[in-house]
Amino acid sequence: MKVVTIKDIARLANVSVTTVSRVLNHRPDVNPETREKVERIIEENSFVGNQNARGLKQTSEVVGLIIRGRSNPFLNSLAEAILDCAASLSDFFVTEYIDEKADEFETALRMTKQHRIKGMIFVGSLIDDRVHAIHGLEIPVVFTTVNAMAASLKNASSVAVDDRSMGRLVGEELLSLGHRKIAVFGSNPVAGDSLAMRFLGFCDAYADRGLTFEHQYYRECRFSMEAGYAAAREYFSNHSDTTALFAMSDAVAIGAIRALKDLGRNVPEDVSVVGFDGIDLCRFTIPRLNTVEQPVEEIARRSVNLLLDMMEKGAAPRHILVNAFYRSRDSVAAPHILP
Amino acid sequence: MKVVTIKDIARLANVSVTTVSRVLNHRPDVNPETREKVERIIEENSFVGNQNARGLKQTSEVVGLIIRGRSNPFLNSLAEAILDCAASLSDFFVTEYIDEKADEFETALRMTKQHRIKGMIFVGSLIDDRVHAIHGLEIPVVFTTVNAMAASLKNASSVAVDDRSMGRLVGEELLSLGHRKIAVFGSNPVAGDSLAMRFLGFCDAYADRGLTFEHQYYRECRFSMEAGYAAAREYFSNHSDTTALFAMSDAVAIGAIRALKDLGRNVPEDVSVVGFDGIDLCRFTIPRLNTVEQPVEEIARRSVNLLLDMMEKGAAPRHILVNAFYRSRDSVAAPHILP
DNA sequence: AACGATATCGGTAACGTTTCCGGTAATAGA
DNA sequence: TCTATTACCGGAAACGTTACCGATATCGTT
Repeated sequence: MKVVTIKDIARLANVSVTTVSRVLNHRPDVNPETREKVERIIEENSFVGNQNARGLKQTSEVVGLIIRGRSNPFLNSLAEAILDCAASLSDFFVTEYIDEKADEFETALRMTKQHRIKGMIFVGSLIDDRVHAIHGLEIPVVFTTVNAMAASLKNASSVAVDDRSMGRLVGEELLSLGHRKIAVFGSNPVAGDSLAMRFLGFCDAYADRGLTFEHQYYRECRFSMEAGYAAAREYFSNHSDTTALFAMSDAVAIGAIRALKDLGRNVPEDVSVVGFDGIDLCRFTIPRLNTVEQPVEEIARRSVNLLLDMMEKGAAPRHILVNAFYRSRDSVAAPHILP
Repeated sequence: MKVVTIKDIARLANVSVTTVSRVLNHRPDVNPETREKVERIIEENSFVGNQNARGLKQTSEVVGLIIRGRSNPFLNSLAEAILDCAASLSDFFVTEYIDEKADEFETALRMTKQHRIKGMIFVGSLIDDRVHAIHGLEIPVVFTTVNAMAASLKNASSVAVDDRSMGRLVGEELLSLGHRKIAVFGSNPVAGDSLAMRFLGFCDAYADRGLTFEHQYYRECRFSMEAGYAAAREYFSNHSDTTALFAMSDAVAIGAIRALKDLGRNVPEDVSVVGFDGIDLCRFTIPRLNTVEQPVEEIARRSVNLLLDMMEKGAAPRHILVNAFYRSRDSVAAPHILP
């Protein structure tokens, strides 16, 4: 199978490969007539540049995308938005999914070497101690859905919702309805990360009313329906007086609602449930899920702009907080057993 | 940032680049001592081969993966299984997501040129008239979740569940419970594709009992919750006597259940619903969804084996039908309004 | 002792593209 | 008319890796 190369195009167009390359890269210094002729020949032969050869030159601006979890619909929609939004801006994207326990620094480093990547976006990453190793990458990176300010990495920007405010909003919503015994299902919070911030905000709402959140109402739980189910099953078997649940992910909330049903408790009549992220599914569950909707498009747009600024203009890292939106639906009600 | 290349390793190990390459590719003709030394140096410098340079050589066996729809959980889990299963077998995977309306031949052709791909797996593809263009690819391809036998492409294998049998099984299940007015939400069926087969099987079940399926009960519907919702909303507003629904995708079923609820009809008391695919979510919805579970791991394993056989041994295309499993849960019951 | 077989290794030419440097021709300015 | 500038283009060297071919050394055979 003969594949057509830039050399073939050059021969057919009676120009040098250099000129074809110039046309391909929209360089200004080529005669309009020549350009047109070359473009026609490219079109006729449906020539597509070989990405391997391009990538071999150290100059190409390939950017990497690391996504934690292929099955997470929220992260998937975010990744999709990023790719859409960068389609016209960057040369090429190489994306890689990693699982929950994978080390993102290791992955990033390997990708950098394997593909000569010049910038990286992390979708749904964790900020923990190991993240400081990102220093070693020496390429600009952007973290999404997590505020990396606290990590103070010199080559890392971040775009995230204002988790603390949103946590507070959820707390206020539930407290103002009269709930007092509220469970929180978070996951593995590290000082300064998104989850910790949401939780802090949630506690702020308590403090506003002179209340304090008691730790016995908190459960650690991975971000899956399965885990949400298991956590709720365990928790509500032992805490029958709890009237509300704040799940820090929609998947967890959906698993929990199912577990509550199996325990003979209805949502929202017996227990109110609030999720986080705002995945499509929330609009179709029974009951429809109250949740905090993350502005996926905005996060995507700002992330790629941030990365491009850093890559092309050498801009300094920035940490952007965007606004989220509390969406009220059918999974929250006042507790009918008043204290 | 200085990246270490095979040349650096060769220099540090006092061998030629050729020898390092041999070590990298596990060639037999290298002295064990030398091999060990080189491997040590590679390890010490955490050297990773440049994929671009590898891909530039026409010999590397890169395989492509085309997935229709990033947000489809079933296809995502299938893609994940394929990647897992091929991780050790192939040199490198390049995956690309396409949307509903994209032409898979165009995409495949571009990928082939752009990345010098030697084999391709389609995850969740459509078999329509255009697919014959895959001929032009001249590389072995495997279609998953669709039986490509009818298309009789000389370079294409396929792995799919026995759609016709499963369609029949669903039909039997519902008919034997006493349902007679059953809606079917499929999508855009082309002669010989998966959906058409499921539908044919469903009609078989009718025929077995001397009944015939009437076309007024059929609705076309894209594979999303949104579309399932809209279709159900329209359909059940006009067909209040229908007591069951066979949705050819779990997402459609879930959207439909929500629509039924909004119409004041409960599942399964008023309407029974059966889905297709067996995504995780089915176990957590209210009610839990009856569905046909596709054997994701088996489809994945057989697909990569098929492709590898074709790529390496030049094996002839084969079309494999695997067994699916009807999972009975809470969304199906006997109709309480008997005819 | 001469020979062939085998194990182990190195030099070099590709792969397809971009970039650097330089060259020619046309045009403008003096 | 001469020079300087500009527009446009081409040759050749890289990028990192692998494949091909050939070279040497060792060892067993006759």
